[in-house]
Amino acid sequence: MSQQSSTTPNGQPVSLPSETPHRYAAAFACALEVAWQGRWERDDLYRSLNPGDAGFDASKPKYYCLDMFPYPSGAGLHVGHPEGYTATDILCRYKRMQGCNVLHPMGWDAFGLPAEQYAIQTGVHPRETTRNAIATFKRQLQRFGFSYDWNREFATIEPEYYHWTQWIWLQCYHAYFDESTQRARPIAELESRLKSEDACIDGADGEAPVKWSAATSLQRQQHLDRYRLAYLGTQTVNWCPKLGTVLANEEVLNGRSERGGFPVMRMPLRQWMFRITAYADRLLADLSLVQWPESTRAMQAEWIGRSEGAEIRFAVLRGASVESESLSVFTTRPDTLFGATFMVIAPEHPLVASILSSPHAQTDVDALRVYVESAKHRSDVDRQAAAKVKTGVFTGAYARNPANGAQVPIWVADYVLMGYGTGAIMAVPAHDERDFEFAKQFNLSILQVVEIEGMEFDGTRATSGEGLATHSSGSLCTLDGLRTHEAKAVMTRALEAAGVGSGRVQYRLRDWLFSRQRYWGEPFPVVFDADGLHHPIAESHLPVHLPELVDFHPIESATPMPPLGKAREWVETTAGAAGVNDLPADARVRRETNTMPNWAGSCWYYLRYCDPKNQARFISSEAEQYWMTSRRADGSMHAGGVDLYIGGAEHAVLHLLYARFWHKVLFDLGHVSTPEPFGRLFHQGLIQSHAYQRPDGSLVAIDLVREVDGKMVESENGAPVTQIVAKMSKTLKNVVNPDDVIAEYGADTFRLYEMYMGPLEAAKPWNTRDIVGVHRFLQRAWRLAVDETTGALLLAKQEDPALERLLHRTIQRVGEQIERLGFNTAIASMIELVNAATRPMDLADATQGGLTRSQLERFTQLLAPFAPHIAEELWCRLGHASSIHLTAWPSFDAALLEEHEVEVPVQVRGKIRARIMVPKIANAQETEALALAHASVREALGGATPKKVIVVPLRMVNIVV
RNA sequence: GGGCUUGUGGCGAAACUGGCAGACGCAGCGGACUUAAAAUCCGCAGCCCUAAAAAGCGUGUGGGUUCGAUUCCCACCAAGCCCA
Repeated sequence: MSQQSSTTPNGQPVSLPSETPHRYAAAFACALEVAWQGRWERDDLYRSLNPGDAGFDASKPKYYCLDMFPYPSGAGLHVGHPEGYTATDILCRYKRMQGCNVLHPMGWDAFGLPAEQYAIQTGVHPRETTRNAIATFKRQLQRFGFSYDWNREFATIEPEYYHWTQWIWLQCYHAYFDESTQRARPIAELESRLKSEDACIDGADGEAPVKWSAATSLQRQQHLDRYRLAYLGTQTVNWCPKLGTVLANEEVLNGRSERGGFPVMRMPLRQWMFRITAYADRLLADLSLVQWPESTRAMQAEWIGRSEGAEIRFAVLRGASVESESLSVFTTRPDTLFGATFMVIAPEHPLVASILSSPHAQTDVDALRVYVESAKHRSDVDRQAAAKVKTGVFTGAYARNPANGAQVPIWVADYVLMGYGTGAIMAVPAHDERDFEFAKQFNLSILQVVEIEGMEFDGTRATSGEGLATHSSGSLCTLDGLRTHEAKAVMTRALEAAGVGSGRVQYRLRDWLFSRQRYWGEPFPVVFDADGLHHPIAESHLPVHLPELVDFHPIESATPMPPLGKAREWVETTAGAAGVNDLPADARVRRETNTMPNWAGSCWYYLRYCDPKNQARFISSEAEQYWMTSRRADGSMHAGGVDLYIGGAEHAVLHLLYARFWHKVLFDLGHVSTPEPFGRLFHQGLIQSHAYQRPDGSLVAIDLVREVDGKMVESENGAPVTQIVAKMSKTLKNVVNPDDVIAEYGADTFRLYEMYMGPLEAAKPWNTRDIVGVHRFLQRAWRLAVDETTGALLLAKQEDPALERLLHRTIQRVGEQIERLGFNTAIASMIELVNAATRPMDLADATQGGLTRSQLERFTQLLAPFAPHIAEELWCRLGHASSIHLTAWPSFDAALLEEHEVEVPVQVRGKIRARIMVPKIANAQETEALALAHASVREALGGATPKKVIVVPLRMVNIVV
């Protein structure tokens, strides 16, 4: 074989040991891909212009298409990443060809735990680790030929970016939620009102209320902290000793950390919080404004967890006399109050401490103390997992049931969590399973108060559900015979009239814990003075730079100690140096040493892409208005600015809820103009892999299996195994590396394969064997246009009318299917076209068969969004000097697609007996006549008279006998 | 335990509002080209029965609505996700 050399039009020499040097094989594809990627980069082909930029065309509609930006890990890109990224790239290229001004950016979510943990182990600064990971990711992404506007790239760790993350946090710090208008307002307004009215504010813990003018700074600050959207609050937090940090509720799954799966304890701690609960109603209601997957909206609604019920106050008794103390509970079933035969409080409930310090007559102080201590050391997973056997201790105290005056015992049990509701429940054992088990365990009385149809209450198990109230009359009210919803209303009114309770809406959503005891995160722009009062840093002094550290180890101690505490010179500073305006410049202050969680940067990155280099503002108002607002066809505005947001379903609650919250605050404060950030959301499905399973269900890695006589067996012992679909994992040795696949087939083939696997939203198993199919499609398309031996362009002289018609139909289909994100079927349509146009092998004359120049050009344009490199190369060889990606999407002639005759199936007794050709203009009678005249139909009828003939014009004839 | 989603050839899948089930691809089979192979080109191909056809059976299982159901309804089974 001779060694031949060739060049691509870009001057890249390609050496091919082949008789077909111009064949579209891996090395050839890779060479032309890399060449075109370089050319596109030099030409800055995918730069998108903002209003005000030279050359900006205001007449073009905008299209903002966003990928969830990746967290760059050292391991590099996974095959899952390019799935969504290819989908958006196809759509963006298509939209550009449709004449849209497309914003398609990419950046890096770069603060976070893995880099910091690596730093703890190795001493390598997280900045280094992160920089390397970003370089790897970017190199890999660019190799796919994605049409990102890299001019807009940024990472969340850059001071120029976190400057504005801190700024947004300050906006929240300086704002409160005005209940009357249900929106955020500057807290200065609240402060001046309190001042001008000289309002009474609550004193600190249990002290009498004081006038604003007479209040201390601490009292004023604590009062305002009860309103700020970003506030310092004491909360029972999720403390994860193993990770050395506290976690948000959303980061805790079944009492374990979402990352790492370590046990999480509950302890009270003073932390920066976001008052996201103030927005619970709007976050819930506005889900109806966005075009999101139903399942994701359901998950958010569930997470917000709105429930209507009542808060009821039980008086706590000492002997026969009523104490000043009362115990509040929230219940969704106030109608069952008569059945509340005992109460349960969480071990962390303040009443427990109060009882311990002044025990009641029946209090077993030692037992109570031991129980509370042990509960402290149990994680939520243990507390809730042991569902079978309940533990608990009687506190010795009793409460009075406000419905009937009954004395009910108050118990402590760890199945009640301080973090939920009020940390106390009224137990209605007859109608709640857990209360029932507890009552059985400790021999507490059980009283049926609801009769549920079809469920006899026999005392062996709780009956839950709605029904008719029974055994429910007392001094407060009478519910007997009322349906549950009526009984709830009557009881709630009675509680309100008696002043012992009120109707209330409760949310499962908690305020968002925003402090982390980590190094690798955004510092808070806030300091503390000698009295412990917090002071914001002036906007002019932003950003607060993250100080250098050498030792990243967490400081081990009983209470969480942030590593930033080690940067002594940074922490201990003066008001003047830090940029605090409301203190004397020489006042000693301590910086906040907690940092923001990983979520902070991703809460607003979609805004920054619109105007990434702006030094004066987080986003200019012109850029925000242009990219984030758009009109629907009917002229109304979209609720959200990003036209399409594609990313994994694993972010259904966390990131997507947090970002919506920040966006709404910015909206209220007038910084953005849409109520929602992401108008349309789409989740790409997980790319899975294969593994093998033994009969006992255990899994076998793919490298421990071989094929014998067409059956898969374990290499070691020949035992049969079955192939199953499994997640990609290192242990199963089934992880696919995108670099390897590109080296073997090229990026265009990779892109096409992932899109052809199945519907974008579906989970799909990776099947290396199938890749060759789409590769062969590209080879065929190439061969249609280029002689593999000489490299000469092959063009048909004569246009085949049937092919022309098929091309028009393909243009129509591919366009429709791209709009629907149906990329798999779009590709199938293109394969059909290429198959139809392929020249038979015995056709020696290349000017016969195949596609004409015009047809080839239009087909290449269809292919361009999917396989941009090969399309660009063919376009270039067709003699075009400028890029195919700047051309207009081809149009089709609907008239050409009109068929004159349609094949219509004819059913007799539900079975298809014939297919008839029917003129398109035929009406039902004519179609029926044609069907009945058909020989096969007559034979199937066998002389019987049809009872009824159903004709669906141009689709179907069904003859009922 | 509750909720949501998904079950279609040997495999990945298609079928837009109920109207020809299995487009397209992989794997497979046959043929052409070749000394031969690879590559390429042309065909076949749900299952069952059959020499071939016809008939029969077919969209997880069982029922229902309908002239007609992969599609709508009910129950069940299995897998996945979410909440307990």
